[in-house]
Amino acid sequence: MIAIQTSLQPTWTPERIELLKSYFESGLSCRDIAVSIGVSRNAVIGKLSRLNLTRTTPGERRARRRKSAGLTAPRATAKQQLRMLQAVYEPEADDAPIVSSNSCSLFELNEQRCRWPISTPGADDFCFCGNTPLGGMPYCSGHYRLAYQSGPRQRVAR
DNA sequence: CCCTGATTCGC
DNA sequence: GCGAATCAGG
Repeated sequence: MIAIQTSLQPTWTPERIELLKSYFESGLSCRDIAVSIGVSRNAVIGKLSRLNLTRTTPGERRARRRKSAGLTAPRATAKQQLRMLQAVYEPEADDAPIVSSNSCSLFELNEQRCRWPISTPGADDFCFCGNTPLGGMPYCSGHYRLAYQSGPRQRVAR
């Protein structure tokens, strides 16, 4: 019916934008959000900027950068290794059923809760998976696969 | 040196 | 509008 878009995947679907917002509000870093959704870090940051969802106020940014000193994400060596694993992870077609019997609200989220959003953000029954996540990961093993599938457009060359 | 965030710029 | 390139700062 009516002019369907020629694009197979319009990059930013409403679902992705909602996910983006959820992750952003959950306190995940742009890189985490990027790898979770399956797009590049710049794509996430660019979209956030366009949505006016950046953490810095538009008036404070002035000419490129001046951010609050000492508010950068604490980078640990363990995290570096984890990133390598995430970046190199090859998503496979896996239809493992994921049971979220321990779903929780946004406010109940902590490091021991899978942060996979259930239902639509803003909905009355909106909640998170709540399962025990993998070490250092925001998701449980089941949602890990979902979160990290797709996204072959990583770095090409520099 | 490496990382993250934000702006700039070409498509 | 999108995202890579680039810049700025820690």
